[in-house]
Amino acid sequence: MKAKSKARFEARAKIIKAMAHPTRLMIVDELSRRERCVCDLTEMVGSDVSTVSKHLSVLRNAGVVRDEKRGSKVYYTLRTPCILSFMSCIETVIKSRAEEQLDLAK
Amino acid sequence: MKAKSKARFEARAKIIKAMAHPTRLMIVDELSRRERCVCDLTEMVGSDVSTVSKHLSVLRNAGVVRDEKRGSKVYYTLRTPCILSFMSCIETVIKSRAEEQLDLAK
DNA sequence: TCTATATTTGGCAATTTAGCCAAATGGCCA
DNA sequence: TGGCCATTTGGCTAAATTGCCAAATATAGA
Repeated sequence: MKAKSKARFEARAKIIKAMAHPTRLMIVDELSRRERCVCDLTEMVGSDVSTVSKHLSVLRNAGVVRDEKRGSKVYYTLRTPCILSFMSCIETVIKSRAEEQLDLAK
Repeated sequence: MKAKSKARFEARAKIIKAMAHPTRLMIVDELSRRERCVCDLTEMVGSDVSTVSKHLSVLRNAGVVRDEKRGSKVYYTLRTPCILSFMSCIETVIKSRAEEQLDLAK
C-alpha cells in the first residue's frame, strides 16, 4: 500500500511537472481554446521552434496534449478540458495569498 | 497586455512548480485532511527532517500552505481546499492516457 | 542554566531542466 | 528529383533542483 501510493504520487507529479513552466502554461491555455499547429504556437510564444517543439513533447509525454499530423503540419489539442478548473484553483491560491498579505499590511 | 499575461503565467507556474514533486504532493494530500507538524510529516515521508522542512518552505513560499508555531512545534495547514479539484483533474489526465493506450493495444 | 526536542539554514555533489544552434526527417509540389 | 516548409532531434552550456549532513536557532522542562 505504501509503495502503491508512492507510485500514485509520482504519476501525478509527472503531469504537474509538465505544466510547471510559464511557456507550457501559455500553450495549454491556448489549446484550451482551439487546436494549433507548432508554427502557430511558435509565433505566439516567441521562442525558437525547437524550444517550442520540446515543450510540446514534454506535454505530450505527460499525456496532457495529443498531436495529429495533417499534411506537413502537426496539430496539438488538449486531451482533457478539466485544465480550466485546474487553473481556477491556482487562481484561488494566488488570491488567497494576496488577501493575506493585504491583512498583514494593515 | 502581452507582458501582463506573461507575468500571469509566471505566477501560475510558480505555484504549480511548487506542487510538482511526489513528496510535496504527499504532504499536500495529508494536509488536505488535517493540520500536521513537521515531525508528523517527516515520519510519513521517511526522508531527513531537513529535506521535509525544505519541501515545506517551497510550498509556503508559493502560498500553498501556511505555518503556525505553537510551543516548540510548527503546524502546517493548506491555505485553500481547492487542491482536491486540482487533483481530480490530474486523475482525469491519467485516466484519459490509460484509456487511449488501451485503445492502441487493441 | 543545562539538556533534549523541534525546526530551519548553509553548504555541497549529483541530477535535471531550459533554450539555443545545427542537423536530420518527412511531406508537398514544381 | 530538387527544393522548400514544418517539425523533431542531438548536442551543448548555464541554471535550477534535490537530498543529505552538519550546524544554528528556538522552546520546554528538570
